[in-house]
Amino acid sequence: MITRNTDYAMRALCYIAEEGKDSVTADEMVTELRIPRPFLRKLLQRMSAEGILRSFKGAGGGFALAKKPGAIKITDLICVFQGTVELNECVFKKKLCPNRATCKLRVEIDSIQRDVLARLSKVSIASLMNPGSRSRRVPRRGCAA
Amino acid sequence: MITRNTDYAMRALCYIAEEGKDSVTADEMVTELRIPRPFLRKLLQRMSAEGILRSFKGAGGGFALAKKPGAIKITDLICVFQGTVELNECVFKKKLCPNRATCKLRVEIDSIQRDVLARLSKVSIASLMNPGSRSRRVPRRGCAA
DNA sequence: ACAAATGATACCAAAATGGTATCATTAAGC
DNA sequence: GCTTAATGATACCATTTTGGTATCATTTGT
Repeated sequence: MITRNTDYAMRALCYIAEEGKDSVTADEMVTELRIPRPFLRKLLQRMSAEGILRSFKGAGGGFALAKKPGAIKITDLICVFQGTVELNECVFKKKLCPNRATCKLRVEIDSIQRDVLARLSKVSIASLMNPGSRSRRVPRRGCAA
Repeated sequence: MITRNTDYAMRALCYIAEEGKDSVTADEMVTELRIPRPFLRKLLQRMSAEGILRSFKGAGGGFALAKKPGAIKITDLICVFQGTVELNECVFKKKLCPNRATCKLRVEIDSIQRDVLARLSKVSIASLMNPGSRSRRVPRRGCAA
């Protein structure tokens, strides 16, 4: 449902948002978030191409959010990294009902899926940011929950 | 989310329930439901092993539901074919939050997942059976929805 | 010019999924 | 008891998805 692509991407975006700097380099996030470097870079590049991030090349460059934290929703990332968030396709696997026999199941699943989508589309970077942003360091390890 | 395993299994179970016979052979379901024979047989065997179906070996044998249609829920099949339906594992992919940094995301996803599970656990064979069971033929093709 | 950064691309490995093949075992019916 | 119709058990395979790596080109600040 939520792949590592999406998970990593969310964390990177949250980090950028919390840091509050003009831009954050990939390397900084690699060390802070402990995500494999080439992998994270691929994700960042993809998000730049998709208009979620803005990138600055060259020395002193890095990445910044292209929108406000409240305007970047997890469904956007699911869409980018796991295909379009369409009714029958992306969130619930494709070809649910291969030869269209059990339609009642389809109706049920579609309904559930709509609810899931509605709820996911309310989860934004803003809603996931930890309080005390701006110049705050992300704790190296551990998690209350 | 719903794999073909689970989808096929549901349709086979519905067929058995609707047919209302003492037992139904795998071959009958293969031709009626158009599921690859060895694949369906594997699914049926698995469900027998899991106590969802009862099987009768030898000539005149076949499969019958081991429980009432209302007692076989789609979550049972998801559990069998896609792993346990646990809070963080099965339905939403494993290792959601690999190094436990973005806990808020976890909390959100867990909550959504609980809802999904609650709704899925209400979907049973009984709730998917088409009316006019007993001796009724499943239409070869087409689907209203 | 050089170094620090991203852009683009191509490749690879592991796991999940969907599917096949084979042989053993059991039971009914002549 | 033999044959035949059925399931049980296993092992294998192909494709797709996912997660990850590597390399080189390009841009930009000092």
